[in-house]
Amino acid sequence: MASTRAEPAVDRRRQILDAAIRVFARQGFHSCRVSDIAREAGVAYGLVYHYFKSKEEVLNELFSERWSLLLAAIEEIDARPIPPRAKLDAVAGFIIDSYRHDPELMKVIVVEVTRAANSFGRTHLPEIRQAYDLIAKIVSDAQASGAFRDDVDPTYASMWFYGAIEQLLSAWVFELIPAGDGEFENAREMVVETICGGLER
Amino acid sequence: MASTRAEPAVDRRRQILDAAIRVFARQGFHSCRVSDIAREAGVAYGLVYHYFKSKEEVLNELFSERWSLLLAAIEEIDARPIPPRAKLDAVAGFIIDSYRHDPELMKVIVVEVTRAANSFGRTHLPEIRQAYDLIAKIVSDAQASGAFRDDVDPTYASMWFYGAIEQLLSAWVFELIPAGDGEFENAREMVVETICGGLER
DNA sequence: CCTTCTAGATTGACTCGTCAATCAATCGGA
DNA sequence: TCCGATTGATTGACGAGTCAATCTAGAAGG
Repeated sequence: MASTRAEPAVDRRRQILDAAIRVFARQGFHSCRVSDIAREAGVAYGLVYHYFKSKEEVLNELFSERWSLLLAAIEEIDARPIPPRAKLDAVAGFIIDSYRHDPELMKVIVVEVTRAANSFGRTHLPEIRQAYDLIAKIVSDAQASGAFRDDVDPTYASMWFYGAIEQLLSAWVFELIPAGDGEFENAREMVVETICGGLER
Repeated sequence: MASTRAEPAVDRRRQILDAAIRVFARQGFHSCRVSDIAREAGVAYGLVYHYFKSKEEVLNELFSERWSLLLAAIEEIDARPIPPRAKLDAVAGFIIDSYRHDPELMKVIVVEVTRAANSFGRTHLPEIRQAYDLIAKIVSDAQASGAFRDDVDPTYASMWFYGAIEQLLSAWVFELIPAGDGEFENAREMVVETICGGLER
Protein backbone atom coordinates (compact mmCIF):
# COMPACT_ATOMS: atom_id res chain seq x y z
CA MET A 1 0.00 0.00 0.00
CA ALA A 2 3.05 2.22 0.49
CA SER A 3 3.41 2.77 -3.23
CA THR A 4 0.50 2.39 -5.61
CA ARG A 5 0.18 3.39 -9.23
CA ALA A 6 -0.95 6.84 -8.13
CA GLU A 7 2.13 7.28 -5.94
CA PRO A 8 5.19 5.60 -7.48
CA ALA A 9 8.38 5.07 -5.46
CA VAL A 10 10.08 7.87 -7.34
CA ASP A 11 8.03 10.86 -8.40
CA ARG A 12 9.37 11.35 -11.91
CA ARG A 13 7.12 14.31 -12.51
CA ARG A 14 8.51 16.13 -9.48
CA GLN A 15 12.01 15.11 -10.48
CA ILE A 16 11.54 16.71 -13.90
CA LEU A 17 10.01 19.88 -12.44
CA ASP A 18 12.90 20.29 -10.00
CA ALA A 19 15.43 19.74 -12.76
CA ALA A 20 13.63 22.30 -14.89
CA ILE A 21 13.94 24.90 -12.13
CA ARG A 22 17.70 24.47 -12.10
CA VAL A 23 18.02 24.48 -15.88
CA PHE A 24 15.68 27.44 -16.44
CA ALA A 25 17.47 29.39 -13.70
CA ARG A 26 20.87 28.62 -15.17
CA GLN A 27 20.22 29.02 -18.89
CA GLY A 28 16.88 30.72 -19.20
CA PHE A 29 13.75 29.19 -20.70
CA HIS A 30 14.43 30.09 -24.32
CA SER A 31 18.08 29.16 -24.49
CA CYS A 32 17.77 25.75 -22.89
CA ARG A 33 16.73 22.61 -24.68
CA VAL A 34 14.29 20.02 -23.46
CA SER A 35 17.17 17.57 -23.59
CA ASP A 36 18.98 19.71 -20.99
CA ILE A 37 16.05 19.27 -18.62
CA ALA A 38 15.95 15.53 -19.26
CA ARG A 39 19.68 15.15 -18.66
CA GLU A 40 19.51 17.25 -15.48
CA ALA A 41 16.65 15.06 -14.25
CA GLY A 42 18.49 11.90 -15.25
CA VAL A 43 15.66 10.66 -17.46
CA ALA A 44 15.18 10.07 -21.16
CA TYR A 45 14.19 12.91 -23.46
CA GLY A 46 10.82 11.45 -24.30
CA LEU A 47 9.76 11.05 -20.68
CA VAL A 48 9.38 14.79 -20.33
CA TYR A 49 6.64 14.52 -22.94
CA HIS A 50 5.05 11.67 -21.07
CA TYR A 51 4.40 13.95 -18.10
CA PHE A 52 4.03 17.32 -19.83
CA LYS A 53 2.34 18.40 -23.04
CA SER A 54 5.18 20.72 -23.98
CA LYS A 55 8.20 22.61 -22.74
CA GLU A 56 5.94 25.57 -22.02
CA GLU A 57 3.69 23.47 -19.83
CA VAL A 58 6.63 22.68 -17.58
CA LEU A 59 7.18 26.38 -16.92
CA ASN A 60 3.46 27.07 -16.57
CA GLU A 61 3.24 24.36 -13.94
CA LEU A 62 6.20 25.74 -11.99
CA PHE A 63 4.70 29.21 -12.01
CA SER A 64 1.14 28.29 -11.10
CA GLU A 65 2.25 25.95 -8.36
CA ARG A 66 4.17 28.73 -6.65
CA TRP A 67 1.97 31.69 -7.45
CA SER A 68 -1.06 30.05 -5.87
CA LEU A 69 0.92 29.85 -2.63
CA LEU A 70 1.59 33.58 -2.86
CA LEU A 71 -2.05 34.40 -3.45
CA ALA A 72 -3.11 32.22 -0.52
CA ALA A 73 -0.51 33.87 1.69
CA ILE A 74 -1.66 37.39 0.84
CA GLU A 75 -5.28 36.45 1.53
CA GLU A 76 -4.34 34.90 4.86
CA ILE A 77 -2.28 37.96 5.82
CA ASP A 78 -5.08 40.31 4.86
CA ALA A 79 -7.45 38.43 7.15
CA ARG A 80 -5.23 39.01 10.20
CA PRO A 81 -6.42 41.66 12.67
CA ILE A 82 -3.34 43.86 12.29
CA PRO A 83 -2.67 47.38 10.97
CA PRO A 84 -2.19 47.86 7.20
CA ARG A 85 1.50 48.58 7.48
CA ALA A 86 1.98 45.26 9.27
CA LYS A 87 0.03 43.52 6.50
CA LEU A 88 2.22 44.98 3.78
CA ASP A 89 5.27 44.16 5.85
CA ALA A 90 4.12 40.54 6.04
CA VAL A 91 3.47 40.41 2.29
CA ALA A 92 6.93 41.83 1.53
CA GLY A 93 8.37 39.37 4.03
CA PHE A 94 6.62 36.43 2.39
CA ILE A 95 7.92 37.30 -1.08
CA ILE A 96 11.44 37.99 0.13
CA ASP A 97 11.45 34.77 2.16
CA SER A 98 10.33 32.87 -0.92
CA TYR A 99 13.43 34.17 -2.60
CA ARG A 100 15.58 33.38 0.40
CA HIS A 101 14.39 29.77 0.52
CA ASP A 102 14.32 29.01 -3.18
CA PRO A 103 16.21 31.63 -5.16
CA GLU A 104 16.34 29.51 -8.31
CA LEU A 105 12.57 29.05 -8.50
CA MET A 106 11.93 32.71 -7.74
CA LYS A 107 14.45 33.70 -10.38
CA VAL A 108 12.58 31.62 -12.93
CA ILE A 109 9.22 33.04 -11.89
CA VAL A 110 10.34 36.65 -11.94
CA VAL A 111 12.54 36.51 -15.01
CA GLU A 112 10.55 34.16 -17.22
CA VAL A 113 7.00 34.99 -16.21
CA THR A 114 6.39 38.05 -14.09
CA ARG A 115 8.77 40.31 -15.99
CA ALA A 116 8.27 38.58 -19.33
CA ALA A 117 5.13 40.53 -19.95
CA ASN A 118 4.69 39.65 -23.60
CA SER A 119 5.33 35.95 -23.48
CA PHE A 120 4.49 33.97 -20.34
CA GLY A 121 3.47 37.09 -18.48
CA ARG A 122 0.62 37.37 -20.98
CA THR A 123 -0.54 33.83 -20.33
CA HIS A 124 -0.55 34.32 -16.59
CA LEU A 125 -1.83 37.90 -16.53
CA PRO A 126 -5.03 36.93 -14.71
CA GLU A 127 -3.10 35.21 -11.91
CA ILE A 128 -0.61 38.07 -11.69
CA ARG A 129 -3.40 40.62 -11.53
CA GLN A 130 -4.98 38.75 -8.65
CA ALA A 131 -1.91 39.55 -6.58
CA TYR A 132 -2.14 43.22 -7.51
CA ASP A 133 -5.82 43.24 -6.68
CA LEU A 134 -5.25 41.69 -3.26
CA ILE A 135 -2.60 44.27 -2.44
CA ALA A 136 -4.83 47.04 -3.76
CA LYS A 137 -7.56 45.79 -1.43
CA ILE A 138 -5.26 46.10 1.58
CA VAL A 139 -4.50 49.69 0.56
CA SER A 140 -8.12 50.45 -0.13
CA ASP A 141 -9.21 49.16 3.28
CA ALA A 142 -6.44 51.18 4.90
CA GLN A 143 -7.76 54.30 3.22
CA ALA A 144 -11.29 53.54 4.35
CA SER A 145 -10.12 53.14 7.93
CA GLY A 146 -8.20 56.39 7.71
CA ALA A 147 -4.76 54.88 8.15
CA PHE A 148 -3.66 55.75 4.60
CA ARG A 149 -4.25 59.01 2.74
CA ASP A 150 -7.01 58.56 0.21
CA ASP A 151 -5.69 60.70 -2.64
CA VAL A 152 -3.56 57.88 -4.10
CA ASP A 153 -5.36 55.34 -6.26
CA PRO A 154 -5.02 51.89 -4.62
CA THR A 155 -4.34 50.39 -8.04
CA TYR A 156 -1.33 52.63 -8.46
CA ALA A 157 -0.26 52.05 -4.87
CA SER A 158 -0.25 48.29 -5.38
CA MET A 159 1.93 48.79 -8.46
CA TRP A 160 4.47 50.90 -6.54
CA PHE A 161 4.58 48.34 -3.78
CA TYR A 162 4.82 45.19 -5.84
CA GLY A 163 7.05 46.93 -8.40
CA ALA A 164 9.52 47.94 -5.72
CA ILE A 165 9.77 44.39 -4.41
CA GLU A 166 10.09 42.90 -7.87
CA GLN A 167 12.86 45.37 -8.65
CA LEU A 168 14.59 44.20 -5.51
CA LEU A 169 14.33 40.52 -6.47
CA SER A 170 15.65 41.33 -9.93
CA ALA A 171 18.60 43.15 -8.45
CA TRP A 172 19.43 40.15 -6.28
CA VAL A 173 18.93 37.72 -9.13
CA PHE A 174 21.34 39.61 -11.34
CA GLU A 175 23.72 40.42 -8.53
CA LEU A 176 23.38 44.17 -8.92
CA ILE A 177 23.26 44.41 -5.15
CA PRO A 178 24.55 42.00 -2.51
CA ALA A 179 22.17 39.33 -1.19
CA GLY A 180 22.19 37.76 2.26
CA ASP A 181 20.10 37.44 5.38
CA GLY A 182 21.08 40.92 6.57
CA GLU A 183 20.20 42.51 3.24
CA PHE A 184 16.89 40.64 3.07
CA GLU A 185 15.76 41.96 6.44
CA ASN A 186 17.07 45.43 5.78
CA ALA A 187 15.51 45.71 2.34
CA ARG A 188 12.14 44.53 3.63
CA GLU A 189 12.15 47.16 6.34
CA MET A 190 13.22 49.90 3.96
CA VAL A 191 10.75 49.14 1.22
CA VAL A 192 7.86 49.02 3.68
CA GLU A 193 9.10 52.14 5.46
CA THR A 194 9.41 54.08 2.21
CA ILE A 195 6.22 53.03 0.48
CA CYS A 196 4.04 53.05 3.57
CA GLY A 197 5.66 56.30 4.64
CA GLY A 198 4.44 57.79 1.38
CA LEU A 199 0.99 56.26 1.67
CA GLU A 200 0.22 57.01 5.30
CA ARG A 201 -1.39 60.25 6.34
CA MET B 1 24.67 68.85 -53.36
CA ALA B 2 21.27 68.19 -51.87
CA SER B 3 21.85 64.47 -51.87
CA THR B 4 25.29 62.91 -51.92
CA ARG B 5 26.41 59.36 -51.33
CA ALA B 6 26.63 60.04 -47.57
CA GLU B 7 23.07 61.30 -47.43
CA PRO B 8 20.80 59.41 -49.81
CA ALA B 9 17.36 60.70 -50.74
CA VAL B 10 15.73 57.99 -48.64
CA ASP B 11 17.35 56.89 -45.40
CA ARG B 12 16.88 53.14 -45.66
CA ARG B 13 18.57 52.52 -42.35
CA ARG B 14 16.12 54.78 -40.56
CA GLN B 15 13.27 53.23 -42.53
CA ILE B 16 14.29 49.78 -41.31
CA LEU B 17 14.67 50.95 -37.70
CA ASP B 18 11.24 52.55 -37.73
CA ALA B 19 9.68 49.45 -39.22
CA ALA B 20 11.41 47.35 -36.57
CA ILE B 21 9.85 49.47 -33.81
CA ARG B 22 6.39 48.71 -35.15
CA VAL B 23 7.08 45.01 -35.69
CA PHE B 24 8.81 44.48 -32.34
CA ALA B 25 6.00 46.34 -30.58
CA ARG B 26 3.34 44.30 -32.35
CA GLN B 27 4.84 40.81 -32.28
CA GLY B 28 7.73 40.96 -29.87
CA PHE B 29 11.38 40.49 -30.74
CA HIS B 30 11.48 36.71 -30.50
CA SER B 31 8.29 35.89 -32.31
CA CYS B 32 8.85 38.11 -35.30
CA ARG B 33 10.96 37.16 -38.29
CA VAL B 34 13.49 39.35 -40.00
CA SER B 35 11.32 39.04 -43.07
CA ASP B 36 8.51 40.74 -41.13
CA ILE B 37 10.74 43.75 -40.55
CA ALA B 38 11.76 43.82 -44.19
CA ARG B 39 8.17 43.63 -45.40
CA GLU B 40 7.06 46.34 -42.95
CA ALA B 41 9.89 48.56 -44.21
CA GLY B 42 9.01 47.79 -47.84
CA VAL B 43 12.50 46.50 -48.44
CA ALA B 44 14.12 43.22 -49.46
CA TYR B 45 15.10 40.70 -46.81
CA GLY B 46 18.81 40.95 -47.46
CA LEU B 47 18.89 44.72 -47.13
CA VAL B 48 18.38 44.44 -43.38
CA TYR B 49 21.71 42.62 -43.29
CA HIS B 50 23.31 45.29 -45.41
CA TYR B 51 22.65 47.86 -42.70
CA PHE B 52 22.77 45.68 -39.59
CA LYS B 53 24.98 42.80 -38.54
CA SER B 54 22.07 40.85 -37.13
CA LYS B 55 18.49 40.99 -35.93
CA GLU B 56 19.82 41.66 -32.43
CA GLU B 57 21.80 44.64 -33.61
CA VAL B 58 18.61 46.29 -34.81
CA LEU B 59 17.16 46.13 -31.31
CA ASN B 60 20.42 47.17 -29.69
CA GLU B 61 20.51 50.23 -31.91
CA LEU B 62 16.93 51.19 -31.06
CA PHE B 63 17.62 50.86 -27.36
CA SER B 64 20.94 52.70 -27.23
CA GLU B 65 19.67 55.52 -29.42
CA ARG B 66 16.84 56.20 -26.99
CA TRP B 67 18.49 55.38 -23.70
CA SER B 68 21.28 57.87 -24.31
CA LEU B 69 18.62 60.57 -24.56
CA LEU B 70 17.25 59.50 -21.20
CA LEU B 71 20.67 59.59 -19.57
CA ALA B 72 21.38 63.04 -21.00
CA ALA B 73 18.00 64.27 -19.78
CA ILE B 74 18.56 63.04 -16.23
CA GLU B 75 21.98 64.66 -16.11
CA GLU B 76 20.58 67.94 -17.38
CA ILE B 77 17.74 67.83 -14.85
CA ASP B 78 20.12 67.06 -12.00
CA ALA B 79 22.16 70.15 -12.90
CA ARG B 80 19.17 72.47 -12.50
CA PRO B 81 19.08 74.58 -9.31
CA ILE B 82 15.81 73.12 -8.05
CA PRO B 83 14.79 71.04 -5.03
CA PRO B 84 15.20 67.24 -5.19
CA ARG B 85 11.49 66.57 -5.41
CA ALA B 86 11.28 68.82 -8.47
CA LYS B 87 14.19 66.91 -10.02
CA LEU B 88 12.52 63.54 -9.53
CA ASP B 89 9.29 65.02 -10.82
CA ALA B 90 11.09 66.15 -13.96
CA VAL B 91 12.70 62.73 -14.44
CA ALA B 92 9.35 60.97 -14.05
CA GLY B 93 7.87 63.52 -16.45
CA PHE B 94 10.56 62.88 -19.05
CA ILE B 95 10.06 59.11 -19.00
CA ILE B 96 6.28 59.36 -19.06
CA ASP B 97 6.42 61.91 -21.89
CA SER B 98 8.68 59.57 -23.83
CA TYR B 99 5.90 57.02 -23.60
CA ARG B 100 3.26 59.56 -24.50
CA HIS B 101 5.13 60.61 -27.64
CA ASP B 102 6.31 57.22 -28.83
CA PRO B 103 4.48 54.43 -27.06
CA GLU B 104 5.63 51.78 -29.51
CA LEU B 105 9.32 52.50 -29.04
CA MET B 106 8.95 52.70 -25.28
CA LYS B 107 7.06 49.43 -25.30
CA VAL B 108 9.93 47.78 -27.13
CA ILE B 109 12.53 49.27 -24.80
CA VAL B 110 10.71 48.30 -21.62
CA VAL B 111 9.48 44.89 -22.69
CA GLU B 112 12.42 43.65 -24.73
CA VAL B 113 15.34 45.27 -22.93
CA THR B 114 14.70 46.86 -19.57
CA ARG B 115 12.50 44.06 -18.24
CA ALA B 116 14.22 41.31 -20.20
CA ALA B 117 16.94 41.05 -17.64
CA ASN B 118 18.45 37.82 -18.84
CA SER B 119 18.59 38.49 -22.55
CA PHE B 120 18.97 42.04 -23.81
CA GLY B 121 18.83 43.50 -20.34
CA ARG B 122 22.10 41.67 -19.68
CA THR B 123 23.75 43.21 -22.71
CA HIS B 124 22.69 46.69 -21.73
CA LEU B 125 23.14 46.37 -17.99
CA PRO B 126 25.87 49.02 -17.88
CA GLU B 127 23.68 51.57 -19.63
CA ILE B 128 20.68 50.69 -17.49
CA ARG B 129 22.72 50.95 -14.31
CA GLN B 130 23.86 54.43 -15.32
CA ALA B 131 20.26 55.58 -15.06
CA TYR B 132 19.93 54.02 -11.62
CA ASP B 133 23.17 55.63 -10.55
CA LEU B 134 22.10 59.08 -11.72
CA ILE B 135 18.83 58.79 -9.80
CA ALA B 136 20.68 57.48 -6.76
CA LYS B 137 22.91 60.54 -6.96
CA ILE B 138 19.90 62.85 -6.85
CA VAL B 139 18.68 61.02 -3.74
CA SER B 140 22.11 61.01 -2.18
CA ASP B 141 22.53 64.77 -2.67
CA ALA B 142 19.08 65.32 -1.24
CA GLN B 143 20.08 63.38 1.85
CA ALA B 144 23.27 65.39 2.20
CA SER B 145 21.32 68.64 2.01
CA GLY B 146 18.88 67.39 4.61
CA ALA B 147 15.86 67.33 2.32
CA PHE B 148 15.55 63.51 2.41
CA ARG B 149 15.91 61.25 5.41
CA ASP B 150 19.27 59.50 5.34
CA ASP B 151 18.29 56.08 6.66
CA VAL B 152 17.24 54.76 3.23
CA ASP B 153 20.05 53.58 0.98
CA PRO B 154 20.04 55.73 -2.19
CA THR B 155 20.61 52.59 -4.27
CA TYR B 156 17.39 51.11 -2.95
CA ALA B 157 15.58 54.43 -3.29
CA SER B 158 16.51 54.66 -6.97
CA MET B 159 15.15 51.14 -7.46
CA TRP B 160 11.82 52.01 -5.82
CA PHE B 161 11.54 55.14 -7.92
CA TYR B 162 12.51 53.72 -11.27
CA GLY B 163 10.71 50.46 -10.53
CA ALA B 164 7.48 52.27 -9.81
CA ILE B 165 7.66 54.16 -13.11
CA GLU B 166 8.57 51.06 -15.08
CA GLN B 167 5.64 49.23 -13.53
CA LEU B 168 3.44 52.08 -14.66
CA LEU B 169 4.70 51.91 -18.24
CA SER B 170 4.19 48.15 -18.25
CA ALA B 171 0.64 48.57 -17.06
CA TRP B 172 -0.07 51.05 -19.86
CA VAL B 173 1.66 48.86 -22.44
CA PHE B 174 -0.46 45.86 -21.52
CA GLU B 175 -3.58 47.89 -20.99
CA LEU B 176 -3.97 46.90 -17.36
CA ILE B 177 -4.87 50.49 -16.61
CA PRO B 178 -6.26 53.20 -18.91
CA ALA B 179 -3.79 55.49 -20.68
CA GLY B 180 -4.37 59.08 -21.72
CA ASP B 181 -3.12 62.60 -21.08
CA GLY B 182 -5.08 62.86 -17.86
CA GLU B 183 -3.75 59.57 -16.55
CA PHE B 184 -0.19 60.48 -17.54
CA GLU B 185 -0.26 63.71 -15.51
CA ASN B 186 -2.06 62.13 -12.62
CA ALA B 187 0.23 59.12 -12.42
CA ARG B 188 3.33 61.32 -12.51
CA GLU B 189 2.06 63.41 -9.63
CA MET B 190 1.07 60.37 -7.60
CA VAL B 191 4.28 58.44 -8.06
CA VAL B 192 6.38 61.44 -7.11
CA GLU B 193 4.11 62.27 -4.20
CA THR B 194 4.22 58.71 -2.86
CA ILE B 195 7.90 57.95 -3.29
CA CYS B 196 9.15 61.41 -2.29
CA GLY B 197 6.65 61.43 0.54
CA GLY B 198 8.32 58.29 1.83
CA LEU B 199 11.82 59.62 1.29
CA GLU B 200 11.46 63.12 2.71
CA ARG B 201 12.01 63.83 6.40
C1' DC C 1 25.31 65.75 -74.33
C1' DC C 2 25.95 61.06 -74.61
C1' DT C 3 28.32 56.74 -73.22
C1' DT C 4 30.90 53.73 -70.36
C1' DC C 5 32.30 52.46 -65.91
C1' DT C 6 32.10 51.38 -61.09
C1' DA C 7 30.85 51.15 -56.31
C1' DG C 8 27.52 50.71 -53.45
C1' DA C 9 22.48 49.60 -52.94
C1' DT C 10 19.13 46.16 -53.45
C1' DT C 11 17.12 41.68 -54.31
C1' DG C 12 15.27 37.09 -52.64
C1' DA C 13 16.21 32.11 -53.23
C1' DC C 14 18.84 29.08 -50.75
C1' DT C 15 21.68 26.94 -47.05
C1' DC C 16 22.33 25.18 -42.70
C1' DG C 17 21.87 24.34 -37.92
C1' DT C 18 18.73 23.89 -34.26
C1' DC C 19 15.28 21.93 -31.50
C1' DA C 20 10.46 20.71 -30.23
C1' DA C 21 7.74 17.00 -30.65
C1' DT C 22 6.72 12.14 -32.19
C1' DC C 23 6.72 7.27 -32.05
C1' DA C 24 7.92 2.53 -32.32
C1' DA C 25 10.43 -0.35 -29.41
C1' DT C 26 11.68 -2.09 -24.83
C1' DC C 27 11.35 -2.64 -19.89
C1' DG C 28 9.50 -4.08 -15.44
C1' DG C 29 6.26 -4.65 -11.79
C1' DA C 30 1.75 -6.50 -10.43
C1' DT D 1 0.44 -11.73 -19.41
C1' DC D 2 -0.48 -7.00 -19.58
C1' DC D 3 -0.14 -2.13 -19.29
C1' DG D 4 1.87 1.95 -18.06
C1' DA D 5 6.68 3.73 -17.68
C1' DT D 6 10.71 4.66 -20.13
C1' DT D 7 13.89 5.05 -23.95
C1' DG D 8 16.27 7.84 -27.62
C1' DA D 9 16.64 7.94 -32.68
C1' DT D 10 14.10 10.27 -36.09
C1' DT D 11 11.30 13.69 -38.20
C1' DG D 12 9.75 18.07 -39.64
C1' DA D 13 9.32 22.90 -39.22
C1' DC D 14 11.26 26.98 -38.79
C1' DG D 15 13.99 31.04 -39.39
C1' DA D 16 18.58 33.49 -39.17
C1' DG D 17 22.04 34.62 -42.03
C1' DT D 18 24.54 34.06 -46.80
C1' DC D 19 25.48 35.09 -51.41
C1' DA D 20 25.53 35.60 -56.26
C1' DA D 21 22.96 38.28 -59.32
C1' DT D 22 20.94 42.70 -60.61
C1' DC D 23 20.11 47.53 -60.45
C1' DT D 24 21.12 52.57 -60.17
C1' DA D 25 23.14 56.93 -59.87
C1' DG D 26 26.89 59.64 -60.22
C1' DA D 27 31.92 60.06 -62.18
C1' DA D 28 34.97 60.02 -65.91
C1' DG D 29 35.93 60.41 -70.60
C1' DG D 30 34.98 61.58 -75.29
